[in-house]
Amino acid sequence: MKETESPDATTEQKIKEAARTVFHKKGFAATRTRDIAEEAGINLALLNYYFRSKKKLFDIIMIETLDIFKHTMISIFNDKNSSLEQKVELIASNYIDFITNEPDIPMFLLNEMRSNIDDLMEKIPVKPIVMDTVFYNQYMEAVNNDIITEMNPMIFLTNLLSLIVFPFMGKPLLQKIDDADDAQYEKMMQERKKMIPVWIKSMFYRP
Amino acid sequence: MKETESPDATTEQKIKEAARTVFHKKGFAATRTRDIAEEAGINLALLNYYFRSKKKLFDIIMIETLDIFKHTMISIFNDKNSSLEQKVELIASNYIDFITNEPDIPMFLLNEMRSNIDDLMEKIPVKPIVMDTVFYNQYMEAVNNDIITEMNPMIFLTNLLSLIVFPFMGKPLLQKIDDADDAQYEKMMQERKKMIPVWIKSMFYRP
DNA sequence: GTCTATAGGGGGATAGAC
DNA sequence: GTCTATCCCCCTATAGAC
Repeated sequence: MKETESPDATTEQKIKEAARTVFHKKGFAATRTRDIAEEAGINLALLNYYFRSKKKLFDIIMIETLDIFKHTMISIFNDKNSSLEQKVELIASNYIDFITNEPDIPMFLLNEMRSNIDDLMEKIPVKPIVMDTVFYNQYMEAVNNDIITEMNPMIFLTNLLSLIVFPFMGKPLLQKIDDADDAQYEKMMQERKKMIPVWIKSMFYRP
Repeated sequence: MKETESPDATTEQKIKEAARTVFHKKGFAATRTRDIAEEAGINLALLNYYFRSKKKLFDIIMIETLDIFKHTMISIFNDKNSSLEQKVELIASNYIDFITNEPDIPMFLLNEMRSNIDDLMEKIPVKPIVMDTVFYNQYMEAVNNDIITEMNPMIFLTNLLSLIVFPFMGKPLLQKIDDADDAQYEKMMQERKKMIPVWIKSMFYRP
């Protein structure tokens, strides 16, 4: 029973919320179904009653977590009313807010992907999500107009995601180096919302 | 029994090599001592004979893995014969080579750190390793001489590490987006050795 | 739907022969 | 030191009462 619990939710919802929390934090292998039951404030047997097995419950959580990412990406990458520069601001701002609220998700996804890539990628066709987008077309146009110096959009995207995501994944290490408490660290992340677009511009835009 | 095996090594060494490989790839929770025994080509009982328990063996591997990182950092950060710009090149080049050979280590370390930060940080005092260094002094001097625009060395270091490490951790995802095979992906990493110092310069150095 | 009790199996660890 | 056989606990999953 924890702060994540919604007392008036259905049992099924409570179990899923708890599973989300625990799986995200500890990963599949380190999670015990007992942890989930306790977190949900229900009996262990109910977990199997509703979801049949640990693996089936995990798969549901994984799909839903991937879907959140997918939809966030699709909506930002396909916004027709924003310029390329504005999209970079949107991506930085939205993902930093998102990961601040769900700090375990990046490690969870990339860690579980290590073992089950092909499984997962069947369900989420990630290439068209990035390549068949307004973002991609705008990027190529900027390259053709000599506004951007890097021809390969993957390099651009890799660096953008690196600057956004890595500071969250490396937090346990970076925080110790800097002697920062959680509030200071979050403030640093908030400041990165403004700085990342500036940095990206100095890296890739012709001066 | 695998390509990592050294046939003429002592049994103890073979078990440690195998444990390294399997723990790095799957993490503590997902690793079975039987996996390690099989990888080492020895009997399961020998693992306990030499190392008493799975946890004790894991702790040894973890300490050794952290030590590799520590020594690499210390030696680069304290080189008196290299300028700050050269250090950035060295860090990018050495770490990209290192992680190319040991691609599981970043995920392994950061993932296991999530649960056991304080445990580990007692053993590796990471702050002085970065702060009491030639690198730090050179950075501060560059700030005072108005060569560098960002006053906080942590921001500089965070971005540098992000650009180096994240592409490895995000490989399962990024590789799918780009439809790249392993050879292409490694080539991309090699090119980043040259590009990262250039990018860092455009982000932080006064033009 | 929700509980208690328990079956069933996997995995860490050990006993004991060689 | 190295093996086979086995113990035993913990964890997933189910049976069955309510």
